[in-house]
Amino acid sequence: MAYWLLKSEADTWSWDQQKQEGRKGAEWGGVRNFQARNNMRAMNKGDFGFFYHTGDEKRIVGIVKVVKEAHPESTDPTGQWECVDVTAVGDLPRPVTLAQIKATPALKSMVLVRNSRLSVQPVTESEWRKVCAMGGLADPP
DNA sequence: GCCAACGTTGGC
DNA sequence: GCCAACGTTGGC
Repeated sequence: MAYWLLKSEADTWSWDQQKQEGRKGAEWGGVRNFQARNNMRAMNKGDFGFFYHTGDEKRIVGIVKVVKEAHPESTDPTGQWECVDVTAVGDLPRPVTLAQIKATPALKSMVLVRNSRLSVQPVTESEWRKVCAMGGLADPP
């Protein structure tokens, strides 16, 4: 079991849109970066991830689960890029902001802090538990 | 709106 | 294969 963090601009693909896709989920498309693609290739079905809104919000708002492993992106005419399918698991009761994360010593080495530009990131198990606790999730996946 | 950090491109 | 120039991302 591995943990991840997926970033999106709310204008482009929001948490509400993700939730509307229901159990079947949707492609996590539009990734045009090799490191991010490699991270998606490393994902296994059943892995969990944080859903992070960039831009004005800059906070983790929900939990997603990988329902389909890396495959060519259906909307990419070149066929060069891949995506995974993810489904919304649930809201974080209390969204965790980037400012909170930066202010938390235990989260200092999160990729989100160290390399804010990477759009698909690995999250360690201890980071996962810490953020879930801060977000008010009593029983994290 | 600015700019730092990072990735990609293309000339050599 | 190096590196300067350029484009993009995302926080401030």
